[in-house]
Amino acid sequence: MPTAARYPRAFYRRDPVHVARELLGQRLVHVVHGHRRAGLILETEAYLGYEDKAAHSYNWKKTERTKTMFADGGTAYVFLNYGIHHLLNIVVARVDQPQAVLIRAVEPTEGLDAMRADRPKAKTDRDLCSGPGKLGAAFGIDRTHDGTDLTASPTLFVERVRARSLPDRQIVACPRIGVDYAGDWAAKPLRFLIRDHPGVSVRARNP
DNA sequence: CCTCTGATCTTCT
DNA sequence: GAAGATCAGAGGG
Repeated sequence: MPTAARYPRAFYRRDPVHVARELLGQRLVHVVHGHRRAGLILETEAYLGYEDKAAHSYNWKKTERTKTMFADGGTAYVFLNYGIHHLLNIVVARVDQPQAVLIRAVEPTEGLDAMRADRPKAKTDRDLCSGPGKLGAAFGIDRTHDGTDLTASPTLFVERVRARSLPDRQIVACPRIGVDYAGDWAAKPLRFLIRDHPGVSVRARNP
């Protein structure tokens, strides 16, 4: 049985595009009440720090909400969106370089019963985690997880299930979702998904 | 398939 | 007081 290693700090201390691509196909894990919920990451977005108009940290904006963006690579940044949804990011790069990767969709593989209980409106198992707000609920993630060190936490982390990133031909890069306000940054190909995989976020029109 | 809209609430201006 | 890195449901084609 293969050992799925957790990523070390060095993996996260890199640029967000690199990390966002390499996270595809790896496994997100949250242990809730001693029970694993897990799934393969299908869709990510890179947020590029103080220059990126779509990023919370644009223009070095550092507030009570966004301060976690300035933490070290490997830290979870969880925020409440639209008053309803908890979105999970992984901070990358170094302290005070506010860059992050948003996890947008996961194919659930473990803890399906618990996910169904926390996502009562999901009509199918594919819908459990096919969007950033959905997977936050399915995984039982909320703002108490903001600031969690994914390289050390016993309950929230990413497991490496393949040694390398997927080959380029299996990765689609396209514009990010819901950032039309970001001007020229809205069109940049900073959203990454596994080609032809059905479980990605519905809201996005997938190329 | 598509577009529109209400829900819900923290944060910052 | 307004604005969200969203979702689900309703209605129309």
